[in-house]
Amino acid sequence: MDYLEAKNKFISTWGSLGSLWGINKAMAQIQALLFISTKPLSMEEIMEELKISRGNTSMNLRQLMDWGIVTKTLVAGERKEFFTTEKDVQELARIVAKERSRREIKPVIKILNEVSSIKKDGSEKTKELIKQTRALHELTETMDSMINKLVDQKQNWITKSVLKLFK
Amino acid sequence: MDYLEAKNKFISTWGSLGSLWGINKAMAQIQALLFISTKPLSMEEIMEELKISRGNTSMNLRQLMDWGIVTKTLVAGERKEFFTTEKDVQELARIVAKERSRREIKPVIKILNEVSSIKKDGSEKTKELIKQTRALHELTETMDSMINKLVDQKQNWITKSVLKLFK
DNA sequence: ATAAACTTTCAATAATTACTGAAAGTTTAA
DNA sequence: TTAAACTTTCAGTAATTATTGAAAGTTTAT
Repeated sequence: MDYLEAKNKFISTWGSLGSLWGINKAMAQIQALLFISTKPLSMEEIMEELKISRGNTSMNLRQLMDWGIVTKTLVAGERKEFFTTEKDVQELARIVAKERSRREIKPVIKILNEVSSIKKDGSEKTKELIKQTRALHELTETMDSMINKLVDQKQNWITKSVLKLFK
Repeated sequence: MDYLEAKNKFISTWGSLGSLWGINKAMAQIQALLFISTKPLSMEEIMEELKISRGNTSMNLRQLMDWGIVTKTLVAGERKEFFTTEKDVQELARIVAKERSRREIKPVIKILNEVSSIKKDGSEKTKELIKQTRALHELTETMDSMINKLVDQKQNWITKSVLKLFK
């Protein structure tokens, strides 16, 4: 496998994996391209590499910037804008986890809390609804807080502290 | 908020959350319905409650069974099939984590490994591709194994062992 | 001020994904 | 063995989501 083949494989795999971490294909592919690039890329270069339209590139770059994963960079002597992505995977994971928590998990926790707080009416069904949504609420909240705490650790928590727990 | 309202809110919220854990809306809604039901439900009842077609119900129940989340139950004296879902949230989380690992994460790890193993050709770009995909490979593998180990713990690991690490 | 260089927006369209319903298939009871 | 009760399959259609491309918007240089 040569460079070009490997690059394409990486970009398309990471692209189709996008759904796993909650973003669309083009967005994931742009991030992948920037992630292995040795220099900032212009919109033109991104369009060219991925064969996508100007509009699509613009919209997805904007979303990546909203996520805080991609930033505009000025290149000396150039008028147009250039883009770079966070290169440290640890930091990348931290950002993604935080954003997903904020965007998706937190709102669900809120609703589970509301639903699990309806008042008892003595019926079996109501009791079950309360019991099960409460259990889900607890699980979701615990996992969310765990993930947030994990990714907050600046040092290499993964290989150091946590793994040995499960040796 | 009364029972009916709470039930509907729960089902629709859980349904739209489906994407977060990688399944479609109808699938998630069926699971939600079974999750708060006090008794096994027939296909007829599920169709009726969620206002979805027979075909859709059948296909999604099948998928839920493939995931190992839903099982057929025999009800005495009844000819038709009834369905139940795993009721323990902890066990549910375990199943989902394992399945997603198997279906989505493992294949990606394999590809990252392949890509990061291309041989150096001295160029800057190749060096960067290898470096970055290797970093991603390590992160993905570590997280995957962590999750699998976490969910393998039978006891209530979450609230007990792990959280206090991050106090 | 103006025009070239560049970016964003968004209505139209394409691609993807989900859903329906009826026909085909299966199981059970008599 | 047959027919009623039930489930599955799948071609067609609907709904959703992603993408294009050109017009409108913005910035910079002169």
